[in-house]
Amino acid sequence: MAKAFGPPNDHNILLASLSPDLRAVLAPHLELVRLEQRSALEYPQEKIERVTFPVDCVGSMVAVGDEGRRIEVGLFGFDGMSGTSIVMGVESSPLEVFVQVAGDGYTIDTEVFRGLLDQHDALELHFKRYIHCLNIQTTQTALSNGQSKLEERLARWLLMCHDRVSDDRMALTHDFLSIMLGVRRAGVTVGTHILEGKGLIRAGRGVITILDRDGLEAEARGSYGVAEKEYARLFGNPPTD
Amino acid sequence: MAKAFGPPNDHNILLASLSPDLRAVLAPHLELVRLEQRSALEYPQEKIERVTFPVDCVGSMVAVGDEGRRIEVGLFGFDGMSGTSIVMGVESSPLEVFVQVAGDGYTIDTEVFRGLLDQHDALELHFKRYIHCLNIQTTQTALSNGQSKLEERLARWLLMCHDRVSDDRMALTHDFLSIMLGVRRAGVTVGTHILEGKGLIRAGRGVITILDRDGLEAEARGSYGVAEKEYARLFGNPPTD
DNA sequence: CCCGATTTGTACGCTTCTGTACCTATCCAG
DNA sequence: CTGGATAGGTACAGAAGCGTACAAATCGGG
Repeated sequence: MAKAFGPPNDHNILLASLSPDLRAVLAPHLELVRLEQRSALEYPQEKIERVTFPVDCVGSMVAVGDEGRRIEVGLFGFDGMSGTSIVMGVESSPLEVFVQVAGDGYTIDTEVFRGLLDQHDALELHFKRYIHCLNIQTTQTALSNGQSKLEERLARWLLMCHDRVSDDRMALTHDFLSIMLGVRRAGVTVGTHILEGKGLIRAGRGVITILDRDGLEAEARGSYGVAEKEYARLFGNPPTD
Repeated sequence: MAKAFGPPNDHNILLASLSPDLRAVLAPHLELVRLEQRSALEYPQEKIERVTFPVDCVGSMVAVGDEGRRIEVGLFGFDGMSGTSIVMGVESSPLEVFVQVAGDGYTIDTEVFRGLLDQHDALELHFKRYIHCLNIQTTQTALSNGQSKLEERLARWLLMCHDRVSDDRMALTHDFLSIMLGVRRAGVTVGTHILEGKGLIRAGRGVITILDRDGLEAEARGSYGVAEKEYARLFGNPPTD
């Protein structure tokens, strides 16, 4: 299977898939900004100030537990948005949301966004349907966390990340991956070796290159695909370039 | 901490927490039905026909993967509802939803429900905020699946179930729990012995009795509580009886 | 070009959980 | 009261991942 999201990422396809009139409603309020790595898009339990639509950056939603436990529960790029709680009519959430891969994104003030959603039901519908897909992604993460081996989860994560960037080369350290997957750093090293040994990826210092998507999907053994199909079903399968 | 949901469960508190006028909007369309154990409330990828608000039954949302992999990703009782995708503007989802503990519940036809939501924004807001809580629950499940030991996950699950039934005695088999948690049946047996050994529960054939909620919460080591606090925050902390 | 910082490779013993198997206890229908 | 079905207890070897530790490789700034 090709990437879940087809087009080159010079825009946010969640915004692009809006009807022209709805896009026109949002457009005047969107501001294109640069988002640096590690910058926070949402703080747990704190009022969400802005909603962000990535263009070529990638964001992570992380659940935080006691004793420093943390694990990624959502990944989004030019397919999605931050600040989903706002669409749900809630002003904050217990999750941490931050920029994982730096890049540009459109942002809009929360109050303005909320106001526009209230005025245009079709606009709200569009984002609700995206959030549904994101929730499915989280359920698949829960499934994967409980039932898959480290390499499988790693393969799934790499595929999901690859879907959201324009390059086959991705800047990722083992340490970072270990946090996302909630495993040991040394475990990621072993995992990457397994995938590398099968010729699915190539790993360098701070860089992982995807060599064989289909192979990675097979390696993920069903833990990749469900959420992606749901997105394709609801937002249309973009032309495979 | 006492149960997350205070009042005796002779009604659905998600419905009960609606304003009187909104309740009046829904009431004429609700039908009280008996829901037997194992009956399906939603089939994966199939159109959702009815939306259900449990009164004294409990429902499970299960993510299904390849090779028979499955794991529970959502639990709801008189605090919630089935058919959440409908609120999100989507007519089906990849999840399986079924009745885990038999009992009564109010149901409403999907089309009628969708129509009422469209007419009453405040009604939709109410359910969106519930779905937000349910999503947080799923994120905590993902965290727990990835980072907690079997007994901890078991303790968390028992607490969540206990929140949603009126009795300290719960009809649960090890086999059933093993499916919900996505672990071995024999593993559940060992887990229950650990909790029993600490005096937190008592286990009989097909029955588990909660003896010490606070002890179970300590045992769950932070994996219980986040979702419950979010619900309390948004729907008000019910009077602790 | 060198030095400290970052990143990766690897090892070891240990915990947790698995797959499988088999036995016992309990229940219920006839 | 009996026989089959259901539920629970236990055991064992092995896989998977952990915590920890330390060394090697690589990078970037001075």
